[in-house]
Amino acid sequence: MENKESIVKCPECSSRDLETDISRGEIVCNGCGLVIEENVIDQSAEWNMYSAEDEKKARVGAPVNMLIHDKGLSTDIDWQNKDYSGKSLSITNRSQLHRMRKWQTRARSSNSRERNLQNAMQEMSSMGARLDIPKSIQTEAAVLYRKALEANIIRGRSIPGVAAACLYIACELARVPRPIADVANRLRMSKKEIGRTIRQVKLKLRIRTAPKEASQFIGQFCSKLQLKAEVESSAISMFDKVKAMELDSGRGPTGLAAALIYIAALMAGQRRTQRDIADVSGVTEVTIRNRYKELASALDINMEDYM
DNA sequence: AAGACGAAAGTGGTTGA
DNA sequence: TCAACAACTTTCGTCTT
Repeated sequence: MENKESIVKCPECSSRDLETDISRGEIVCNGCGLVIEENVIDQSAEWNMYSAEDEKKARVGAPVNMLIHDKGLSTDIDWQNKDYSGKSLSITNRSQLHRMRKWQTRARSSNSRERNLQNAMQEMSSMGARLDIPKSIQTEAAVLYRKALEANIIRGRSIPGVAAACLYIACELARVPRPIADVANRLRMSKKEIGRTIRQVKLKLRIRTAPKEASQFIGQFCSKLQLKAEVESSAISMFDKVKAMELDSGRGPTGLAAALIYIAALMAGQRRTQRDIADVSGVTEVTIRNRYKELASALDINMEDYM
């Protein structure tokens, strides 16, 4: 870390007796107990997991909760001038504590960046809940947000916008992509805005994601539509054929998944309306129609046989 | 009445000169 | 940089179940 050399003595009491506590990720002054530097994690092992070749690199340092703005590493100092047994403290101890508190608040949210993070982390966990995104992916999204903040991407954009984009990208990276339209709907944001922010964040952070395939959406759509596993597997096997015939090229994966499900559900006698499928897949009924007509004729399926 | 249909015009992103 | 382009959306009147 850059201040490994710069910090040689305690800024508060000038003691040179500093101790690095790796397990907690802190540098602590043995003279006055001041936490000088939090989040001391070996950055020489810094990895970038957003490029494919770095995916396997190990993580170093204490477990860190990225959803808390200070990563959960800070310690709290009580505001009362009492010690742990409830006795009042001496004058000298009091002024010492006062200094510690002052430093603590400074270290915790001394600048706008910290305040931004605090805000964003709160926003993200509520969004994550609304989108039913698992905690592990939320955590990755939080890592992305930090990077976005450090890369000055937030300036000129809204915190919720970037937070939503990070959640979306984290899902993509975890190979469980969500339709943008669905994310936008649930967060009451415009598709246009979210899409634009996602593109910009990816560009600036140099994140490249593999092109999405319809098969990645079939499972989630089927379960939202309460369709049996049988329908899901038949949709998947139809997708394999479609892919082999290259009928998927240039087509939006969500629309394709939606159409395949429409067909598969119909054939299994579990009909769903185009409207219902459109709702969960984030495409319009028109697209489902265009797609399923096209697919049915290519796959030699007579839809009328199942109506 | 609900669902499906398809024409026509509009939108935003990609591509290629 | 800009226009052409393909995919998809919006809107809406009509047909089918």
